[in-house]
Order: sequence, then structure tokens, then C-alpha cells
Amino acid sequence: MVKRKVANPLAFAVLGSLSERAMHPYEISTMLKARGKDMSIKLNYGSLYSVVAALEKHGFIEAVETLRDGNRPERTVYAITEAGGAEFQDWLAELLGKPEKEFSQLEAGLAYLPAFPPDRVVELLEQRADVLDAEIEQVEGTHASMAAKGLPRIFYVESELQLALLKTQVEFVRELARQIAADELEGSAFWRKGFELVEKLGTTPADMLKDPVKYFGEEFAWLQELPPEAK
Amino acid sequence: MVKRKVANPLAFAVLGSLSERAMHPYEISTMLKARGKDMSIKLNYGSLYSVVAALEKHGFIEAVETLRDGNRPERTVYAITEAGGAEFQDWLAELLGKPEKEFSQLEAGLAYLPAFPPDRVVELLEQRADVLDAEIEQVEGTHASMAAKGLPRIFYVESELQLALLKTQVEFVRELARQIAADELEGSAFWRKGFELVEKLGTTPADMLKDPVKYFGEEFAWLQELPPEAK
DNA sequence: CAACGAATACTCGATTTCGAGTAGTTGAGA
DNA sequence: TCTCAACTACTCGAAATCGAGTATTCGTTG
Repeated sequence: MVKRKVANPLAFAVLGSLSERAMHPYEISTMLKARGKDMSIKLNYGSLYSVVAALEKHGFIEAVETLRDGNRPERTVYAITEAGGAEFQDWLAELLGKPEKEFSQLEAGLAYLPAFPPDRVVELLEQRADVLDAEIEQVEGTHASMAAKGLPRIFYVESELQLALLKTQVEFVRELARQIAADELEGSAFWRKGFELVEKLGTTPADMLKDPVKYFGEEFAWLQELPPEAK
Repeated sequence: MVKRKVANPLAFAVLGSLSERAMHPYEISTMLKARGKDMSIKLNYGSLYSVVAALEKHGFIEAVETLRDGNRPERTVYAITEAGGAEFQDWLAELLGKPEKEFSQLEAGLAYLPAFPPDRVVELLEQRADVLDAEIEQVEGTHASMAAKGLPRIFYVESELQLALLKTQVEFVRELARQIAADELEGSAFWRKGFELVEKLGTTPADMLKDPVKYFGEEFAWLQELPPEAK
């Protein structure tokens, strides 16, 4: 797993596009959009041109001609090199075969759940679930229309994965919201009580964590010795 | 959804940590690790210090004291400001309530599946599935040991989400590999044939896409008019 | 008690990333 | 025929990112 000379996933898409035929950068961008690959690989013009330059610098692609059409900006057409083809294959094998840790914003948010009162969290999670439902419906619509046009699944498997993950997320979020609302989530008694204390007495969370028995009673003594540094 | 002045998720974790009590950056990093939050939010020292500087610049945190302990490097202790508290709350609400498009490497890889012969893809997907299984087992082990210590679920819900997503991914990958191996994936007949042609005749993919009927027969005429720019 | 690995607490600067801006060109409708 | 929005095709520089490096101190083991 040596670090790639050009690491932006957009570079992977550029190599993939140029594997098919020589193109100029803007043409790559329109092709990616036309094929919906920009749903799977973040496309940004600034990145596109710098990534193309980096690929050229490292010998993965090379300029084959420069066209000028009237007063329009020049278009430099690039072709993939042998080294570029090898890099693409190696990269693809890595993307498919080796899972790499990815961080999602929802995970980050969940990590700080107790910072909001339970009811607020439930409300926000339900809001997210509703938005996700709409997104899912939209993706399913796209699939239906692609299938109707006769485009076989192999051309949009990546979107099917996305759909599966969205569905898992929405299910998780709804279930979590339900459990919090029903006070079924372990630790939520403590959580609710904590917020009541803040409202009524103005105690700070830090104080409560320092002496949980005082604020929550004996059954919360475990708090003291739990996550290192949590006190 | 105004762009955040400091957008790195690590900044969110810094605000969250300082909401609890004042700390110096390195202490934040050890606390995040001790609590396993570094599994949900990417922690990198370079980013940590630049993010702290940016948060201070924008008035979300402020230095409260600078300690010197022998010849050790200075430790600057930071506290959260009122603006910082508001920013944290706003950010948390956004993370929980508003899903944002995220790009995964597997999706990127799947988008270029046809670049490899079917058998190679099956092999790679199975490789990924095996690694994922091991990861899942590990996460489940961690959960079991946390539960055994009495730590309630609310302190690791984020990891439960991660687990659910990993399971969905492994299921998807295994099923996809199965379908490809069994030639059940729509479009895979064309895919297999294409690779045989490349091996036997040395035809390039671009040629085949230009005149699919010639290479694949009448039943593949749809290829010509399908994804815009795909020809 | 010396020596060595682990932990502490950062620093540095070479890339990378990004989004907004620019400037000409077509095409469709009034 | 005029106009105005959408498209084409990039450019720019400010800000973010990152991982490797540094220098000190603590703990522990032979």
C-alpha cells in the first residue's frame, strides 16, 4: 500500500477515462457527468486541472495535441501512457480489494450525541431520515429510468451500493430515534437526568462527570472509572 | 448551509472536547484516542494544531494559559468561547440532521468495474469481503468488551453505525461477486465477450464501443445510443 | 544504573484542494 | 436580428492537509 504519487480519486477517474481514448480535461469532465460517474467520484474543476498536471508530471499521461478553436481557450488533449495504464490497474485493484477506513459526518455527530438533549436528537435524526428517504426515492427513480432505457446493471452497480448504504443508514437512524424516544437506549436515563440538572441547577457537565454519584446516585458510580480521561 | 469558517471535522471534535473543559491540544488528542473518537473523526497532529490555530483566529476558542514544565515544549491550554459553543451546537445539529453526499473508494472502484475481466473482479471482491469480515469481528469484539465493562451503548452508538454499514457492504460485495461469477449480472455477457475479444484479436475497448454490432452482434445494438458520450 | 523504547508535545513546509472568477461562444426565443 | 442564458474551457491564489521529523522525559528491564 505505497502512497500514490497522485492520490486524488479524480486522478483515478482521469486515468480511467483516458484508458478509453485521448481527451482534453474539460471533455473528461463532461463525460464523467454524462455517465453519472461524478456521483461516485468528486469532480471539481480546480482539482481536475491540477490533477491532470500532476499526472503528466509523473508520466502517467502525456499531451498529444493542442487545439485552438477561434478565440476559445486552448484545449490540450492528453493520452494515457503505459505507466499510466499500470497505475490505473493497480489503483483499481486496490479500490476493489482493500477496504480503507472512511469517516462519515453522521458518525462524527453520533460521537457527540450526549451534547444535545435527547428530544433534540430525536428531532434531528428524524429530519435526517426524511431527507434520506427522499434521496433514496430519487436514486431508485434514476435506476428505474436507466433500466427502462435498457442500460444493464453493470453500468451502475456503484449506484446500487450507494442505495444499499443509504437504506442501512436510514434504518439505523430511525431505529436509534425510536430507542431514544422510548428511553430504550442504554445510558439514556443518565443522559436525560443530566440535562434536567443543567436546566434546573445550572450544573456544568464537567462537574457532573467528576462526581457522578453525587448528582446521579449510586447506580451511576460506574461513570467514574470508565473511559480513561472521561472523568 | 453556510460554509464553516473551519471545516475540518477535527475542529468539531476540538470544540466538543473543549466544551467539557479547557485543555491543551495534545491532551485533546489523547482524550479522543482514549475514548475511541479517533475511530469516527480523523485525528492527525498536523491538522490538530492548524485547526486549533484557525479556531482561535476565528474566536471560537481562546488560550487561557501557557504552562512550561521543565524543558518540555510549552503547552497552551485553550478554552471554548461563547461563539465556539454556538458553533459546536450548530455544527452538531447539521451533522445529525442534514445528510451530505459522501464518496467511498469502493464506489469509485465499482464505477470502473468493466476495466477488469470478470474473474479478476470476483477475486478482488472476495478478497475485500474477507478483510471486511475480519474488521467486523474486531469491532464486535470491542463492543462486547465495552458492554462487559458496563459502558452503556450511548457512548459508542457511532461505532454501531459503522458496524451496520460494514455489514451492508460485505453483504453487497459477496452478492455482487456471486452474481458475476454466475453470469447473473445484467451486461456481464457483453463484458466477458469484450475481454475475450481483447485477448484473441487485440481489439481495443474504444473500437468495440464504436461499433458494438460488429463485435458483439445485433443484440448489443443498444450500446450505441446509450450513455451520452459512451460511444 | 545505564540504556533504550515509549510517551509527550509539538513544528514544518511541500503539496493538495477548492470554489469562485473569467472570458469567449453558441442557440433559442422575442 | 438582438439578447440573454447556458455552455465551453479553463485560471488563480488562499487555505487546508498531512505525515514525517524533532527534542525532551519517563519508565523499565536486564
